[in-house]
Amino acid sequence: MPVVTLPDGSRRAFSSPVSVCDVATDIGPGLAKAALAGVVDGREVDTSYIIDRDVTLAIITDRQPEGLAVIRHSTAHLLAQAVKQLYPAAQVTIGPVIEDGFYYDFAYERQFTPEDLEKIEQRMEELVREDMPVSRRLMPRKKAVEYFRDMGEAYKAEIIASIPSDEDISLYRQGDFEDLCRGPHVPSTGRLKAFKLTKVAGAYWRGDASNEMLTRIYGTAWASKRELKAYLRRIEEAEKRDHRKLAKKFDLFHIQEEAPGMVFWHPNGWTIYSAVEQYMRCRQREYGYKEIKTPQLVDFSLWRKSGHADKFSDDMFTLTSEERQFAIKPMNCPCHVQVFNQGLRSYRDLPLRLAEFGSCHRSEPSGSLHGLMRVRGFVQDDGHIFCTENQIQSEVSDFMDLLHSVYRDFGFEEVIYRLSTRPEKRVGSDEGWDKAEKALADALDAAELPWEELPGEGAFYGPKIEFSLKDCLGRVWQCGTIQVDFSMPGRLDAQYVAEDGSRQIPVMLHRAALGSFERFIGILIEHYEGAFPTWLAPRQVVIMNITDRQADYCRDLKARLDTQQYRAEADLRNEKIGFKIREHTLQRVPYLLVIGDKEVESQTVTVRTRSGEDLGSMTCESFLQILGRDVNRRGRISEEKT
RNA sequence: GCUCAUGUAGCUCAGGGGUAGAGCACACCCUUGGUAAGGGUGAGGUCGGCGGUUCAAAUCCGCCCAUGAGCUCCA
Repeated sequence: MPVVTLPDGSRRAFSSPVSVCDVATDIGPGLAKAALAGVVDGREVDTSYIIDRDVTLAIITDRQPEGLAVIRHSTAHLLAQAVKQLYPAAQVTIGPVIEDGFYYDFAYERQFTPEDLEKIEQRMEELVREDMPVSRRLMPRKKAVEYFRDMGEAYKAEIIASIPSDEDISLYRQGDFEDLCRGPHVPSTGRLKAFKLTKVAGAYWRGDASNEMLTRIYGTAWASKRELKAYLRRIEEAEKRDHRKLAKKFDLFHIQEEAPGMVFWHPNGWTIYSAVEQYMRCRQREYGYKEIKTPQLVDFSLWRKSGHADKFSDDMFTLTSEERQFAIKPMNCPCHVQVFNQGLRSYRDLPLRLAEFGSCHRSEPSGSLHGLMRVRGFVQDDGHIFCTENQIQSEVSDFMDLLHSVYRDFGFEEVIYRLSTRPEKRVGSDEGWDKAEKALADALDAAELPWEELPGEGAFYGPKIEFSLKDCLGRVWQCGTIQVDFSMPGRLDAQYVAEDGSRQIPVMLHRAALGSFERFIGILIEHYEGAFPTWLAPRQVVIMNITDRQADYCRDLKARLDTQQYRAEADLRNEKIGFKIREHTLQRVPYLLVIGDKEVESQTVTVRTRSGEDLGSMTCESFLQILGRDVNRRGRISEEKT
């Protein structure tokens, strides 16, 4: 006599064992039709699952995220079935659910092509029309290994063999296709109505680059065609924002064959870069940093001493001159320690905050280069704080203040915090780690910030906090970081004289707010879709004449804006005003000044914004006031938080 | 680095074994026009690089480089 308790607390008693589907039918035929799976006592099960005891039950439909995951997982099986039918020699491996969809990896004599994808998708549609029931059965693990091995599915057999427990293995069958799977799955293939195969790619077996490469098919799946369409539109929107495309449109930078992974900044892009750099310089000075500059080329012995050569020598650009080996610096920290080491330091000098817009080069794998987001030559807004253990927490707190106000000035209000703690392989004493981890956690807690711990993800030399921000499309970008380092100061002989006259090794905090200028500007380009707030806009004002008669007045206006350090341009071309407005609006210039005879006569300007708003005519002074306020606001969304 | 795809004018792209095409941009001319494209004329390309096949290669084949999507990596 099972009694089923539903999420709303209501109970239903049944005289004999019932399936999840039966319970759904008992509640209502609509729910029965919508049911994709169930959660029985906290465990996800199929709708065919038989309830023979008292349980709690939640019915899963496509309204819940779990339901969507079931759909995606089942679509992955559908894909595998279609592939096996079309290419019987292909072996199945794994097919998990990922964000917005799923993938399935196959081992096949060749990689699949986009044309294959079309055929496979068609076959999937046919299989959906057949509306085959999906059924589950259990098999002892040993038997399952043999079963798949006999079918020629060596990879599946290997997966099962590597499952540690001796529990029975569940298999799911739909028509002629059967796959190892924990489930749950939709009751029948007809429930899969909105999917699309999106791309093919290679992927290593078990994610290990030393293994053979499989052929992977990615797909997306949704509860309805409408949601699928919305998703595809979202992807298109994101593509339109691609900073590499916008870089061409707005003439910001380029990258060319002769310097892969390195940026040629054009005047427009460099204007933005310089504005960001100048801003960071001011903010860091405000927070007690001393700016320094260190060499690009440093003898390889320093990298050996710092320990970087052991781990990263393949990724460093090196060169030989006069029989000495040098490396182009891949990071700034060892150089900052050299600056710290000049002269005898006292505890009174601590905390010592050194900052550098440090140009670094790393020989990143050719396949991983990606516009401004992953480059070989980049500049970090790097900084190193030399301090005592007792100063860690307050230094971290101060840095987070700086970081928050910086992010807000760039229009990012949402930050995600992750604390990575001690890995198995590490240096330093456990007491030191205890102290450092606690200092970081306390700093986060003191600021009442929500954070997630990533146990074991810290660097070998110390724990760290990573700061990620969310852009206007909700995409998450890791930018800032602050890391405690117990190792490098000692390795590189950093010392200070303590209060009691003893020599002590300082703790070193590595920190960056933006991460790299290149990547951060890439994020800004996509975040703003090229419509930079006025303080960053390469051209802030364009002054346009209607006829040649106003040319001199326009030139005077430009000169006036120039002397106030605004970025203004006069467009005196022999073009109609509509044409000029269109062009500069598309170029996202914040303010357009239209100058005709009227304006010259009244000594005014007529102002139009890039959003098409007409601010009307005003004196030059009034316009300068508007412009000044706009620039000073920077990219802040809400004024009260400044 | 690995897999697959791509590389044609400044940009976006079409074409394709027999002298290279469009739109926009550019130059010149006409037009001096009040809030998102006025008109005309013209110039512009070793079809990513190097080899091979062929009477003939931008086109077919091979290698290399770069880019794109993933994978791996990311101090």
